Amino acid sequence: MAKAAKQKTNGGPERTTRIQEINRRLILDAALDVFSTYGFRGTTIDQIADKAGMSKPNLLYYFPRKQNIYVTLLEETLTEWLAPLADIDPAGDPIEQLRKYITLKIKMSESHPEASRLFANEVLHGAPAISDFLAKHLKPLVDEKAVVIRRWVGEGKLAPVDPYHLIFMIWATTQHYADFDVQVRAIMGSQVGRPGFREQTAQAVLSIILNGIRPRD
Amino acid sequence: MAKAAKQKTNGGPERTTRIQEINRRLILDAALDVFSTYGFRGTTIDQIADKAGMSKPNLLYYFPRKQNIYVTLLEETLTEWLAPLADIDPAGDPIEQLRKYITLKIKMSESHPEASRLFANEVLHGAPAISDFLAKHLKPLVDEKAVVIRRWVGEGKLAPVDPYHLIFMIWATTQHYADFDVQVRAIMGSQVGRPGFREQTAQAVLSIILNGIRPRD
DNA sequence: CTGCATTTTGACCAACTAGTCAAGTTTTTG
DNA sequence: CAAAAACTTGACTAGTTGGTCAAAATGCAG
Repeated sequence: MAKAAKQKTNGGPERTTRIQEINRRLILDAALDVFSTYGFRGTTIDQIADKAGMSKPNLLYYFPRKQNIYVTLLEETLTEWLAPLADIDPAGDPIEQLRKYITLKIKMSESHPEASRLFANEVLHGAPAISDFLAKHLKPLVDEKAVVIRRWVGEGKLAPVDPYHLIFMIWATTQHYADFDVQVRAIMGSQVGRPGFREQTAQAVLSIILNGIRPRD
Repeated sequence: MAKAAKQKTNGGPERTTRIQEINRRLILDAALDVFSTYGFRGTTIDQIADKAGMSKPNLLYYFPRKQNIYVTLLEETLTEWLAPLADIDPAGDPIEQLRKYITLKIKMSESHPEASRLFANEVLHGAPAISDFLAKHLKPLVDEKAVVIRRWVGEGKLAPVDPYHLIFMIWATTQHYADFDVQVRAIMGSQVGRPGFREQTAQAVLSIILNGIRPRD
């Protein structure tokens, strides 16, 4: 145990240099593409390295294990993914807040489908890498918003609806267009690519859900 | 080219015997479990063979390629999965027909979550093994039912809603409980296991969707 | 420019896994 | 019951892939 400070204990560098920043980003971007398409087991380090434009050992210099890339990617993605839910304003108009939330999620689903698929794949396979994250970050946030929704229902501003199932329905519906993109395309064909398709989707989803939870008299 | 009839051209037997029926079933059941948990690449033939209680070469005697098991399983599953949609009666009451459809899909999602996950995983990864099936069987069926729904809307029996997006929403929502089971459990905890949970889910989903598409005056 | 730290890579290895094969065992059939 | 057909498996192979290593190339501080 000599000259502790500078000694690297494993493959990862300690202080971040300019090159490190660039290369880590390069790797993560490439990895998102590949992991989201082929899943964790289906992805080879060579594929990622190729796509990132570097040799495999060089990639392993930045992320000593394949797992490391994967987990880093998932946590980065999830944090960003959760933000819109946190932004639901308890003091705002219920229908308006939920409209905003749903609209945002559909936009994210269209602009970052790979992130959605990466996450879907992980959960589908039992979330081995992120069950902690779900328990520590996702659950509390959802619980918090469930209280808000329940209050809205109590105040008669929403039809009586279970907040958890409402949230699941919003997630399911919005992410469906990213996760099941191939199926959507198989059925709707060229329409999917057309400009305005996202707006049409948003319109349809919003119409059903918002009418479904609007208070009835 | 001699004694054509009895000659086997590859590993697969030609006429089905009693033993074949038993063992194919054994293999497919085991494979569904494993594939739905680990995906195609993540599954090894040994795993399936172990679970099916036979040696790997023996398994390969019935399904000469890993792919064969996978595709057989997917097509078997999909056919069964599509039946309820085909059963929607154009002459029936719209709300009643859709209630029946949604209820059935939620039931299937609960009783065969592995099948749902197997399919979700395949589509998520671009449906390489079943894009033909989607084009040849799924699309025509959906198109057919879309016409029916559109007529219902025209007759004022449903609120104006795009039939395709309605169908996607139903799929997304009902399958969510199978595909994202881990996430649902992470958030709702022990409630998920409790008796009556499926009824509660069905109630919530039906309430939102059906009210969302009920004609408004 | 000099010397040290960081970065990069070709060559390699060990583990794993889809699929083969030949030799055996069991079942069916005439 | 004998022979053929169907079934079963241990041992093996070839290809793939996660990860190592030592040496070379590059960047950088003084």
